[in-house]
Amino acid sequence: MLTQRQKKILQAIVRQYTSTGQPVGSKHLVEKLPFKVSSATVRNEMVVLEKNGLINKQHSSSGRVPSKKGYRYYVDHLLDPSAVTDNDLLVIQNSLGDNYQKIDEIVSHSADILSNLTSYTAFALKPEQADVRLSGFRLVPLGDQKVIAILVTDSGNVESQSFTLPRNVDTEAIESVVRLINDQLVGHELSEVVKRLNTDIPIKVTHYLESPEGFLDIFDSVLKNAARDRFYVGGRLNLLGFSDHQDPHDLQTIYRLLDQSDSLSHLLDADSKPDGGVHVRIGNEIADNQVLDDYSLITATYDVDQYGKGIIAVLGPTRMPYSRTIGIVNAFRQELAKRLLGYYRHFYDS
Amino acid sequence: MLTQRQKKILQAIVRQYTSTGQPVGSKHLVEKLPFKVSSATVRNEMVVLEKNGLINKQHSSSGRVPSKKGYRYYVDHLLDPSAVTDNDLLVIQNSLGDNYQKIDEIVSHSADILSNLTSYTAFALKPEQADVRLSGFRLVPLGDQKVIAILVTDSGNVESQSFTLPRNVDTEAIESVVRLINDQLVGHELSEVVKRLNTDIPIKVTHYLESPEGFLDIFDSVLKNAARDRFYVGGRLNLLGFSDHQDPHDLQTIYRLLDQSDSLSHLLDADSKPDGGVHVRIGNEIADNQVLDDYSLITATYDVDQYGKGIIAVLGPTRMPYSRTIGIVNAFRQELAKRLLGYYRHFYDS
DNA sequence: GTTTAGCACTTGGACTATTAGAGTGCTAAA
DNA sequence: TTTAGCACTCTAATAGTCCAAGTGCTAAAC
Repeated sequence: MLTQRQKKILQAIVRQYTSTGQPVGSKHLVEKLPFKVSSATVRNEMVVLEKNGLINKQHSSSGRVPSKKGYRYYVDHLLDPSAVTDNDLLVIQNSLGDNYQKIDEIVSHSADILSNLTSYTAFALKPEQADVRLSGFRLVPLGDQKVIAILVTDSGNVESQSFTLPRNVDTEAIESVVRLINDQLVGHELSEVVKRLNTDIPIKVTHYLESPEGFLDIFDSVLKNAARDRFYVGGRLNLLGFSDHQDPHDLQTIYRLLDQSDSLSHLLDADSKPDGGVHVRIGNEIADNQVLDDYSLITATYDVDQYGKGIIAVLGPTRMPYSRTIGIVNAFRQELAKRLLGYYRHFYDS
Repeated sequence: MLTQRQKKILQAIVRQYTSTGQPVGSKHLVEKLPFKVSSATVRNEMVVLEKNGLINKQHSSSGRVPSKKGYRYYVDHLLDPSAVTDNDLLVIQNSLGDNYQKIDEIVSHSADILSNLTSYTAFALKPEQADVRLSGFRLVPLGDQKVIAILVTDSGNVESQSFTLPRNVDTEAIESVVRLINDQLVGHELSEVVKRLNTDIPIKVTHYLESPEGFLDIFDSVLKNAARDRFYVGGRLNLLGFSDHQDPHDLQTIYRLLDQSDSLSHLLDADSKPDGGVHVRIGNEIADNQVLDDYSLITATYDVDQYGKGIIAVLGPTRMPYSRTIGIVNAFRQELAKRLLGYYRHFYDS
């Protein structure tokens, strides 16, 4: 257990280090402390903090740097709760416009705003209902053997894809198959639909089409698109600015990670804990992956009532101003929930 | 004018430097030359080359490095035309699969293959007819006030976007407007359509809708998507590996460039000269832009007969093995043209 | 018992020499 | 025209010096 004074000192070390990036020494630290002690006293206390593994030295006579554990302690116990400035708050409230056509636009814009505010990389995932169901599938012929396949879910998601029919297909047969799909699959959860697409559906389709593979492939691909969590990433390039390290190989690995939406959603889902607050994962807490050791991930869920919960997140350097970043994410989460609730009501319940 | 020997020496300098990245000195160079001379002779010749601005010294007693002009001379006169290896050729012929559903898939895959082969960043733009015309516009209602707008061009491009209608709109009025658009605009070039969308069309639409802006915005946005050159970029991340420089700010600038498809198409269009061969732009020849000074851009058009011409390109470091890269791009260009011709015939003329 | 002043000790960074190696340019001979 | 030889230049690496910043410890002060 730390004394009050030790806490203050740890707090000051983290603040100082996250703002300057330089290891902090006892002499300079005394000026930043809210009480008056000598540098020698600070040194004594720092020995205790170091014994507890909260701070490190880079070498025997350098200033101290917070360890991962130190950051964690800071985040858990020493944050400044009033960190979000009036200015940040204003930006958050004003930068979300008010004439979006689709939920996805708002969510995607959110990722951009969040990355601009923090100058880190930001993510946004739109609210997700637990059981999304298929509510319709259509094929609209466009002439020239082109058709567009349209799939609608009851969450309002629309997914479409155009393709060209092979020569000599029987258009009536195709229509029958579309009718079959609607009869058999509408109203079922997407996961269920995917399952049946591999079991009984192909058999039934052979009544109408000799080789159903091509057709079902198309349905399947549109379906997969509709079912996929759609992550929006803002400020990808900001990762380049963290200047430290910058091992190009690691960077490539991280960027590859960002492009695999499945592995990304794994990362963010991990702690969407029930209380819905803001969560911070530091260094290796983010993933087993080595390459993220010097990064921290701040995630938050936002709750849009019956329309489900979404996730926003910010990925920045371990050495980040946590109070501010967390404050921003938290404020943004609330604002986004409010806005989205309005849009959902507007789109669905008017 | 250079003597034969000077050419060989320049060629050897470029080859050596592009493969090792180290300035090349006279002593080492004699071993690489196809004739036997002393290092002193080479030094004398190098003075001539330097006078001609083809090679540089980094400082008064360092080896020589090709200048931009030297690379240019090399590319124009000293390439090894038989550079593409059997292995590369095999990869090119085999990596393009043969069950694509859409032209865009092939083109996008091409960018990936090309970037893998060269380990640089690659671009692919699909064939473009000179005058793409609007061939149809539809609104398909999906229930729940959702509609999907579908736009088809005579080049077979299909663009769709779903959105939610505001409350209380007159669906018949909307249908009238769609009919109006089809009557008035189908068969015209897209550029013409865009123009008229800002002149006489809005006036006509007000006959049916009181405030046409919202609706026309949607049509406009789908139209813009359809009209846009769609670049595919492969191996974005490979830019990170060029190790030199690596100024994060420049990198950000370049990546931002890659994301603006309009500025990118400017870059590539610039020299799609009629003869359709492979073109090399070195350093500041690529653009006025400073940041691309250390890069070379290799572009090539590929010709799919009446279906138009497309572009492929590779962006790598100025210090690249030109013979191989050019050979690959050239071979790929021919293969892609052949494949695409097959697909176009299959899709449109069967 | 805390706190502090004082001091010896450690370390990295900045600066300076020094040296070895690679390369050039020039000259004079082949 | 080519080449051997040599003086000269510059970089990169290494080692030495010095300084500033920081620590740990001890003994005195509070």
